[in-house]
Amino acid sequence: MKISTRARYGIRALLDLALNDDKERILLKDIAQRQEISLPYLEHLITPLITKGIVRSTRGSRGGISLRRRPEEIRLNEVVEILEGSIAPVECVDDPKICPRSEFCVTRDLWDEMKRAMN
Amino acid sequence: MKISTRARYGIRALLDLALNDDKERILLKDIAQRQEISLPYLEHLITPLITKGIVRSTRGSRGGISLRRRPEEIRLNEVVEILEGSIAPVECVDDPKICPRSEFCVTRDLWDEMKRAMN
DNA sequence: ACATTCCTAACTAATATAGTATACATAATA
DNA sequence: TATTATGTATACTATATTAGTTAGGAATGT
Repeated sequence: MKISTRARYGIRALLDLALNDDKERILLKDIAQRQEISLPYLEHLITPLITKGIVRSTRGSRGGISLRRRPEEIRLNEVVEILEGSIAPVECVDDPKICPRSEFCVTRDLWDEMKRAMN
Repeated sequence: MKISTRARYGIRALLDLALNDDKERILLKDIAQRQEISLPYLEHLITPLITKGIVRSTRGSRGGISLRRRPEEIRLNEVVEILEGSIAPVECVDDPKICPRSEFCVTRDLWDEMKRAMN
């Protein structure tokens, strides 16, 4: 039940952005340095956050990134889902069809409850 | 954040035991068949549940397994911890020393809250 | 003695994750 | 328009984890 470093790093990066809210744009390079994440890896995992509308970016010289919404409007379960897929502890919670036991499976309710608690 | 099949199978097995509470002993073989888990794999994962006192076993002919406590006294977080280790989404929640950032890490509180919700 | 059942350890294969390498695209500005 | 500073995208590799098998051992009842 561990969360991936991908999601951990992503959330750290967002938090870094939130804390530096005053500046217009933040450089990936600086986040990488402050958060001790390799720049190529950070670039790698920030991409989906940009395409999904969590982060705004401008390229080129004097470019950088910033949050698209106010920090309090960003739900972390959304971020985790973007970075590592559904937070559901088992797949059948999101899609009962993938398991022939779903209909009569008594444990499934449990996992569903767990997903809600995590969210 | 997926749960391992190890833990899923283990919980299914325990539930099977709970539902067949009336019988004295249940055969691993039968659980394996009902739950569609390979017998060697089930034997494999039931072992820690025996040594940790969740399940009682007797070997040999007319042997079998049964729950040591009443079903309602078995907490599933305990079972998950036995089968796949701590339920904490990051290791630093259980042991801050493993990460030099723990002291000033703002995300750590989040993971701690998550662990509590999951439990 | 033998059949039946749980127990243990070692191994293998498959999958997922972390991280790097390489090349490209865009924007500011000299 | 060339240069520089950024972000964007794809493909690859190494490592770790997980799932599952194999093979045999130990205890118990008949």
